[in-house]
Amino acid sequence: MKEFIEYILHFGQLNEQQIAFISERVKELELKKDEYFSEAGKIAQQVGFIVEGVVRVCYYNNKGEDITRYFFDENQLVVEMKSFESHMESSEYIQAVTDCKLIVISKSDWEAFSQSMPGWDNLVNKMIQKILLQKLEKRSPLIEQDATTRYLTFIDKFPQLANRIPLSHLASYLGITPSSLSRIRKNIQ
Amino acid sequence: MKEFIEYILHFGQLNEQQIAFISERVKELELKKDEYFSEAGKIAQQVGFIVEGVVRVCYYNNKGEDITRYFFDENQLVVEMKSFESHMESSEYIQAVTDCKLIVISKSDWEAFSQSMPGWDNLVNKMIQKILLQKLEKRSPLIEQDATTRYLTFIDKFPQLANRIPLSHLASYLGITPSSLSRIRKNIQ
DNA sequence: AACGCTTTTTGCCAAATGACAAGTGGTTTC
DNA sequence: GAAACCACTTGTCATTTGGCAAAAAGCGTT
Repeated sequence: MKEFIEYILHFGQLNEQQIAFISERVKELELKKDEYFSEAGKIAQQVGFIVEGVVRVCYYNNKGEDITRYFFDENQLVVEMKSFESHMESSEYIQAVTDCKLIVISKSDWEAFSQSMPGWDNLVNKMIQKILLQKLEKRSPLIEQDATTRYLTFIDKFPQLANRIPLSHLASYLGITPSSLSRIRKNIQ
Repeated sequence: MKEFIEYILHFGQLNEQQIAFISERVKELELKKDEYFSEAGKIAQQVGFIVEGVVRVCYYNNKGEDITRYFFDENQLVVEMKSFESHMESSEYIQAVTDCKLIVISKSDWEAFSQSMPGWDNLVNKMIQKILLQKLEKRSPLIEQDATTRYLTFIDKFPQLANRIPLSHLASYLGITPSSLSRIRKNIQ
């Protein structure tokens, strides 16, 4: 909980009362490995904050392959952005990669915070912009480098993630086949 | 100018007076092919709106290769987001791909709009989020498909762009070499 | 320990892409 | 119009990556 409040406070000021107001409305959520936090075709109903574990954002491409777009681990916000903001059906799944502990806030509470806290909208806007910029920075190296470099860049930037993620998910994230990633790992030793 | 106001009004309401207030502060800017709108290592000083022409966002990778990240054409906003928001040096160049006509607003005017127009910040936040989401949607297919599909997806989504862009820029955008793109084009006919 | 299941590794070959160099075609410049 | 320049294409060959199948390794259950 402390981590969640700290995370929020990066994006704006809140007083004790406001922090208490938020804290009263959070719930805990445990997800077992492979369970979904949200699913494609549904409308996002909650915002999550990862206390423990790893989740991935994924979808099925037109060949039916399961493609991972992002990984998130501890102290990161998890929300199906497009669906949550626009109240439209999500096109992505959010799935637990490991057993997870999350803090969640329902969409209705989250939106009601606008009314009770004057600075909330601005804070949320900054938060969302930060998350979107981070997503862009995660994806860019995946286009502009060869497969080995992509892998090395990934383990350099997220060393704590690589060994918590099944090879198959990491391969689809990097845009290569599992066999290729396996070979790349062997060549690096 | 009309197009620029229409663009802004997609993201919020403005009255006649506010529209006039903005209109008085815009300037016109012409860029010849290959001239820069903004440069890496500098701090963004203005926001641009493309009236005519094509620009690209690009950078030099660690091999010194010129890599294109995005193309923008008519009726789109051009701003070095990260630099503009955070007042930090940009890491990217924005360059005219063709001769361009732009409408520009200085950073100081843009920021002063917050004071004179109550809804401005919220409008800008929505605008920036939309631009970031669009950037993500442009980049995603570039990771998840093979080169031929990436090219076909590009000309499908941006048919009017492909023939205004030199092959070398499009190749780096797609993450392939110019020769490969040339061959891909030949194979499709 | 043995079984079934899943994940990862490996081998083999084909296809895609890159590197480099040479050739082609068009445009500008004098 | 010749020369210089630029962008694009093509040829040749090396390297990377994919597709497929089998083997090996890991993991939970009994």
